Amino acid sequence: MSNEQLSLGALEYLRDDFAPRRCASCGSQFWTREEQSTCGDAPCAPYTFIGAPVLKKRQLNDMREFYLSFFERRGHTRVQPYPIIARWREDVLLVNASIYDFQPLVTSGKVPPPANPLTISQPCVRLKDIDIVGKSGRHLTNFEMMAHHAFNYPGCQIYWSNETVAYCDTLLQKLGADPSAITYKESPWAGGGNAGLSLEVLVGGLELATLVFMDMQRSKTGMLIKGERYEHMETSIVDTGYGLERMVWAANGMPTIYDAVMPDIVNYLIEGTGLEHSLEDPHYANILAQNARLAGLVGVNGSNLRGLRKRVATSIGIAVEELMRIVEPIETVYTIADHSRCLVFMLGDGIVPSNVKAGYLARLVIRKALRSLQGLNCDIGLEEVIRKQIENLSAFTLYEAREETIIDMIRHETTKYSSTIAKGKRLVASLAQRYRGQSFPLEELVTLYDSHGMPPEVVAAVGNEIGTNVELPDDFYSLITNMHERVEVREEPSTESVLDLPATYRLFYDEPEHVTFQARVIGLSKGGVILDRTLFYPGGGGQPEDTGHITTGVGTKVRVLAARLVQQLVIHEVEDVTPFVIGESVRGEIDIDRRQSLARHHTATHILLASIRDVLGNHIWQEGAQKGVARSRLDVSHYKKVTDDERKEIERRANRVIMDDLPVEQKWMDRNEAEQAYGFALYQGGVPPGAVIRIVHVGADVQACAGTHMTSTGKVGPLRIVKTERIQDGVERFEFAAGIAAILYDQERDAIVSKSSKTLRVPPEQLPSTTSRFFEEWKELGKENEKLREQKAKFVSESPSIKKAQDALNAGDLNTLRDILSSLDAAFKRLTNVAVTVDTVPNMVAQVGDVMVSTVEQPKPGIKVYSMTLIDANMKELLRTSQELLNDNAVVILGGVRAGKANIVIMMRTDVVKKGLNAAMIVKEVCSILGGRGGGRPERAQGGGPYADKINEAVNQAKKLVREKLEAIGQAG
RNA sequence: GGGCUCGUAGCUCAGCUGGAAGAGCGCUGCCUUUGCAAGGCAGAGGCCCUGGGUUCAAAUCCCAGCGAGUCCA
Repeated sequence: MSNEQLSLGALEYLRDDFAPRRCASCGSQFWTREEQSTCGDAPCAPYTFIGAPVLKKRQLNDMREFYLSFFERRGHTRVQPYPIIARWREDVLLVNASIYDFQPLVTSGKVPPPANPLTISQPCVRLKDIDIVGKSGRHLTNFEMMAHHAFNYPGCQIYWSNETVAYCDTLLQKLGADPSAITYKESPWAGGGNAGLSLEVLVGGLELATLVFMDMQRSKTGMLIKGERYEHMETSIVDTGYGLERMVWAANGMPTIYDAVMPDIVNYLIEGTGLEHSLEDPHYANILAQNARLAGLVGVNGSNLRGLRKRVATSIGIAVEELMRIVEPIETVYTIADHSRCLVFMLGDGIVPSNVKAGYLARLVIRKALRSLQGLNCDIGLEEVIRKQIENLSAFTLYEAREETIIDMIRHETTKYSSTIAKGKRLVASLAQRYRGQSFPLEELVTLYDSHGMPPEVVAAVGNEIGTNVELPDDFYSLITNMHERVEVREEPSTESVLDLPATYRLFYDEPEHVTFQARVIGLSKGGVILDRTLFYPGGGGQPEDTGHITTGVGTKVRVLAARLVQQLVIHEVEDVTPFVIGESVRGEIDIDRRQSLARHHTATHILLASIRDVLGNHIWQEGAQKGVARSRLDVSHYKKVTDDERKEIERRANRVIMDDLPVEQKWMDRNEAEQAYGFALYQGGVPPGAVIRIVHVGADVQACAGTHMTSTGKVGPLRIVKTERIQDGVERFEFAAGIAAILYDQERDAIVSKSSKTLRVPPEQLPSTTSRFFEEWKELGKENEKLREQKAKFVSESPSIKKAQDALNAGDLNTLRDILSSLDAAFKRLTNVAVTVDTVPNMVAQVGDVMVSTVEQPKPGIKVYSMTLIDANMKELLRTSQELLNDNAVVILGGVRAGKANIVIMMRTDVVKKGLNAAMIVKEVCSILGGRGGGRPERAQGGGPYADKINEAVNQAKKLVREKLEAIGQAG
């Protein structure tokens, strides 16, 4: 690129007093009044202002006021700062610079700036360098960017580079800067799709401001700047950024920016930790001062930090460890001072800690702050530091008003974090047990961090306590980053060819209660009809589009399936486009029930949001909303789970607003006026483009909203919150129904209740007690059943009657068997409630109640094989019974029939298994008879299949296999 | 928006490549002791998150849902 071309404007001013020079160290071009060999920026030049302020002494509030009024006096309008959470942007989460306030709508020219030119002091959060905050002496996660902006459009030039540099020079001199110490360093700038030349403004080795002249936009061709191509654009924007904190620092000459900006907090923490005694030691003081001076040279990553430590240690003449021991506690103090201030801005502006998006960033900062505090070993809580910060940030009255919510969120997060760490420690402990004597695998370290939020440093500490050596690789975090790397799939925005037609006039705003309208067909597209005016709402703001029909001039009625807004045109998607003729007059009619229901839900959404804010607090922000005909939902930011009581209270309040039947006012307003009057709370549903926006008042709620509404709250009808759920940490979803939909919901509920109470034969009000009684009884019965089956197992295995019957059966003495069975224990018969039969005796089986008596054989001395089939026995019962029987027998084969399926269990004594028998093998084989499969261990196996009637066959087969196997062993032995 | 982890007794968690639900702490009762700390014995306490599926058989495998946690953008 050509810097010369870009810098022409700036040169005119600079040419008078200044001369262009080239840095002997980095080679960049810069301008100064007097000869200077380096560009004056880190790392080419050291700080010279520490201990020797280069600006007149001023504190934060003074400095801000001086700046803003300086520009006010020069024709700029003062604009209030924007919230730190960039809700008006899709592409970023936090405000990083003052220009973010005006991107993309103002910078692209779609919306006029709130004033032109303007001046602002915009709080910003940048977390990119968070790891070096506190250590570098100059990095902050949050700062105020003071700025003046001028937006130059074709035909409306405000000012450009000459004036900007002149302002800067004057301002700095008025602040007390030595003119010869001011350096302007040229540097190409690019960001957010735009680019231009920038001048970095340096005094005393410190960059105090950047003046950006943004006049290019990204393009396919054009000049290459920082790897992207840009071309000139019609608008050109003066984008300046003056670091308030840095200017205060330069004006005070303290060792670090933290000392300059937050002396009270730093002192408070130092006193709380007892560090002040060390600071009084001249040896300490010297080391700290040296460290601070050299710290200015540090870059922004960890490896530079280690290098710096070494360098500082060498130059002071002490060991690195010694340096760290002295420097680290104070650095931790700085870190806490910085993070706590950052949190006031984040939480105060409505960020709710969460596991996603900006909320996650807030949580990240909270956790880093908590960890730092812990490292300090003092009993100051984060809450107290935050309270102190709020007190200090008196210029921001909003935060004071929200103090209790901020503190509550901090408290909540503190509890959460300590339980995460506690849980993680237990995990580490059990892992350390597992890897005792071995090295702790890196893989586990990664999982602990990634899935359980355990910082590896904490893992190492816990591991070492237990006696497991945990090694941290130096590049742990970059390892994690690499793991998370993935291919971004970018969606190409679908471009619809837009017809060159005048904007559709939107009747639905003027006539929210009308159903039919007359219009003229002005255009046709594939499947779509375009009218000059329409009642069809094209969807938007979470409200679905209208449906209905259009009747053509000759009387053909065509169904409208949907309506869409493309640019300023409403396209009616119709079932058939052929009957339409351009120019003809048609009659449209919307489906009024659908529209009414949607509008009702839309108005209800506003009412509900206001009620939620009333009950839960001012931090509530709409995170999303979707209206429907039967149900709608509203997602809001909230850091706790909504309780039942809160939900009920919200519902009552909303219905009270409805019953008050307040008018719903809808009007178009100048965007900047509306913002002035109502603030950013307007943009709950997103930020609409355009200089004029639609403002909807529903009771106390005011929002920018493009949807259709009822004309008064009373028309919403009953509102029911159907359910609340937490869709993310920090985001609560309210599902609700309004009007007829609410009635239908109630009726559905009633139906569920009455059906249940009919089944249980109790009045609805007794349902809770009855169901819990039933549940208890059901549990009791389950336990009782279990106990009885256990007893039955014992009974079956020990019953003398069964034993006698078995003996008779084995002896083939059918008469005796019949006698035994017929005279069998009356008790047994009662228990089983089944007549005793001997009909199956020819098959060597007798059924006694639900026990089928089978045989006991002794194919080998000392090896008794018991087999039996039980009716209505589950697997557990079979296992239990055979376990009992195994006391007297070497092999037990039990069949069972239950629920139309057959089961088989085989158990063997270990000595039999040692002989080579395997229960699992036999089970596997015989289960094919049952049409199933089975398996298990050699001593105990089970299986089954669907052919219940083949159970005896399977048992007999098992018996046969056991016998054969035993015989085979006998021959071998 | 994406990735990962976890839902088992009141609590903290085991439960492997599917095959009879476990431990520690806590709770109840008894024993030991002058008492306490503690110990011994016995016991209660489980919709193994829910719903499907696979299987002879699911806490275990697969799918969906609900709930919790965590890392990244």
